Amino acid sequence: METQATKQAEPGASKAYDPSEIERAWYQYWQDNGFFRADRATGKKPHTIMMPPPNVTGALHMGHALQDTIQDALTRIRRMQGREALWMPGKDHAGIATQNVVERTIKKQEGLSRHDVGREAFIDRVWEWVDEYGGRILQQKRRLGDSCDWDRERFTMDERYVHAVQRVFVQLYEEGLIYRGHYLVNWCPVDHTALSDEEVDNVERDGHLWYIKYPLADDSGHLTIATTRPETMLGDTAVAVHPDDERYKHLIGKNAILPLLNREIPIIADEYVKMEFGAGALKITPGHDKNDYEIGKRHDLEVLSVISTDATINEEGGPYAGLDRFDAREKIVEDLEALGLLEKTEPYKVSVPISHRSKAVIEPLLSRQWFVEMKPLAEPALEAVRDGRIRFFPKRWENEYFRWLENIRDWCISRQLWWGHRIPVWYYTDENGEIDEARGFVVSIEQPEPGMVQDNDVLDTWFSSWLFPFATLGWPEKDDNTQRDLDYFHPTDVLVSGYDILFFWIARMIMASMHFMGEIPYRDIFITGMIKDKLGRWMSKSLGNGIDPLEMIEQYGADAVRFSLTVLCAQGQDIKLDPSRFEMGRNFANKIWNAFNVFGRFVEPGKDYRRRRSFDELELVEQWMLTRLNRTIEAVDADIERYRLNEALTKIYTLFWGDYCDWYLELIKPPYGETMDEDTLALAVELYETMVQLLHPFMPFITEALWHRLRPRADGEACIVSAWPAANTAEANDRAAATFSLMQEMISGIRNVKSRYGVAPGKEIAATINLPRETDGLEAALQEHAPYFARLARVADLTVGSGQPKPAASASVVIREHEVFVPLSGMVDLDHERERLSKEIKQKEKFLVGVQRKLQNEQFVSRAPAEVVERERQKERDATAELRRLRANLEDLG
RNA sequence: GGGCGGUUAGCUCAGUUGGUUUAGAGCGCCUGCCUUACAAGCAGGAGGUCACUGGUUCGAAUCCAGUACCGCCCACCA
Repeated sequence: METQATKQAEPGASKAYDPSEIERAWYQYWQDNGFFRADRATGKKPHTIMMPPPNVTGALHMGHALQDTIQDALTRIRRMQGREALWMPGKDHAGIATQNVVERTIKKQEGLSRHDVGREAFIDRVWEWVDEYGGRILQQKRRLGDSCDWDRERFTMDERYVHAVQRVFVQLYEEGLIYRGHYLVNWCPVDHTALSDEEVDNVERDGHLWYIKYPLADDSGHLTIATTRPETMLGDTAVAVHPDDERYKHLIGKNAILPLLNREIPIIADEYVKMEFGAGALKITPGHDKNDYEIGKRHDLEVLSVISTDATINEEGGPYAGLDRFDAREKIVEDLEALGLLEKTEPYKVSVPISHRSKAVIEPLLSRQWFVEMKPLAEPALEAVRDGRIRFFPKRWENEYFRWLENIRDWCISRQLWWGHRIPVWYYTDENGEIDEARGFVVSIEQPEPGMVQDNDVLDTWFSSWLFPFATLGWPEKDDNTQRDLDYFHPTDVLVSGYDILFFWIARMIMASMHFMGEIPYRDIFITGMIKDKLGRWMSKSLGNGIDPLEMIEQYGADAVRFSLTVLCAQGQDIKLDPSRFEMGRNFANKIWNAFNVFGRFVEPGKDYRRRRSFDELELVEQWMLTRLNRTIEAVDADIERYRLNEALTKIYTLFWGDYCDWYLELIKPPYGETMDEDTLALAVELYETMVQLLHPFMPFITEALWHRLRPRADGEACIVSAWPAANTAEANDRAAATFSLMQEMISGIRNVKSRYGVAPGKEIAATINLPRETDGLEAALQEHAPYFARLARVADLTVGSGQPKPAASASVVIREHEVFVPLSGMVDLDHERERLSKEIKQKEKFLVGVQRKLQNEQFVSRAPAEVVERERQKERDATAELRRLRANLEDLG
């Protein structure tokens, strides 16, 4: 195949791994071979992940990169494990966000507002925009290596999806769970729409508490109220005091005069009023405050709206009409002061409601909107988590979930926007074509009868996304194909998302699936931490502290970005990210790439190297390496089941770099000019191949490229669809591994000595290993593996035996009960050696005392598990032997 | 006002059911190496009373209680 040449670009001129070509070519290869497609016809056990659909307006950010990396790793692991793995991609129409973007574009290019353009034409323009730019983010995701089934890509405004949304609305209405109501809602004066409670953030700000005198109608004095929002007094319809308040009891039932407007308003008693707060009297503005609204209902007060949808004072505000609410506030305070009615002003921390999206201050406004009654939906969703059908990772997010659902309030779903799912409600019209509210409405997907007009409003974006897990699979279509797909892939297996949309999306999806499908949407929920900048701040455009994943991919490679993100993603902790963190991934990719060359240069093209030796016939280092590999696979599998991908990947990293490269490859590497024998080569290939597979879900590009360099592969025989390595415990020998580990310690000790005395690492030296006694097999093993010492510590002359005397003028290394002597004629610094040995003895003594104290404690010996006690005994024996050796060596120095 | 998370090496962070942890990694630092896989590297090294106080336990970075600081979420006190 032609691309093979580019895909297999040799390191050549540069020794460093260059990801750019490889990443592009191999993504193409996967796509061309249809490896991302999931098909129920295979009959395999399915594994489904629904991608949280990014906004069509969005550009790829680090949060996507992190979550996609995790989702892709999980998808690739399951695919390799033989599951029919579906990762379903999609995009969200994102009502307000998209409308704003297109609005701004038109304003900039043509100077027109959306009202100038007109609703229908505007929506056409949004569609044009979506067609042109809306898919960008999904293109960007391909750069990350996302192995989604792109053929199934869905958009929340697709025809079928729209149908699902309407169907849901109608059903909920028919069930009595959707109603139309006239209530105080969160109004955003910038976006000119109602919002749900979840879309409002409460922000604490410095404000004031103004004490205002309200004269009594009978001229007998005044009552002082305290408020943080004086402009709302224009809408006051009462003043409330506590019924038990001795100061004001006599005033209850009388009237006060509302200053500035000189309206008479009643003085009422309500237990809501806190006597000790402010002056003990509360102005009541049912039209602009939720609490006041409730009080107003109790006392049957008039609800006056004095602020209009653009946040200016309306005609009810008399002289203040037309002023912005904040200008009106200033003016009112000034006027009150001039009238002598401002008693005092105190600085005060106020909680200001802010639109999540526009950041504008929310105004509670009386408005007719559509609501979903949530309590009946919440119950089954709570139950599904309570009884463990759905599990949170980490578990602590359950609490947040419970708390929200247990206190859930009705959901305002209508939005006064143009872009979105039009509400399937129809109104009668009068002879002028105007909506005739008095005749009621009909809830229906289709126009019920000619002349009826559809509700102008659209639905909250989340009212479509909460259907994502099943609407994307074709619900509510009933044809055979769709139904079977839905049955096969739903419920999905795991949802990967950040905690920022726990309420917006995750909880609501569970409610929707429980209600409409009668089953959970997913078994597990993996909540990731959020990506912050290196100072721990949210990344934002305004701060300019964002890190662009595409730039990072450009600079470090997608595999590197994925590697670093995965390793950094621990247990739902937020990640403070700095671009330098990607160096870790880049360096590792480079290491992987270069390690191949150690044996790869001996691979004859087209030859398939297979191991012929059984485990027992292998070299010690090979047995050790296989043991390490199989033990690691076991641990990695366990980590994956608990979604501890960072731990799994760290283990593979250590295995590859710390074991395979640093020890195994160093030992099997043939001397200069020689070649590698076929048996050695076969195992090197096998080990490397297995690690390539283990790494593939995390670093798919480089591993796929190397996979094809390792062996001749049949068409379609790709790493991405290869079988996930099984831990072969039959090929693990912990005793052999321990023997090798001892040699590692000895070699490190010798290297240490050489380094300490400034002996060049390459200089050949002699060494003597003194064993405390005839240790069965160990002496022979060490003698047999003298080449290991030669290779790794340049020990040209190794003597091994029990009772070996310490050669003259030698430095010593004590490892447990064993001694290693390194003769260094004329170079040994006795003072230095003494100092070092003393220090080591001190450390060891301290340790031994600790161990002995434990063992002398009868409680410990009797209560601790036998194996733990035995382990301590072993520690004591080792430490004692080591101390004896160390002391002897010190004495020997005189 | 409630709830949750964090506090471990100079920096950024891992650390699973309490015991093979004499607490690890990456970066940074010190020493020596361009040793034909890799200087994006190799070898060696320094560096930590695991925030603080108490408790449980034979045994605590890990469990419990409290304290301090940092961060987040929720809540109608004007």
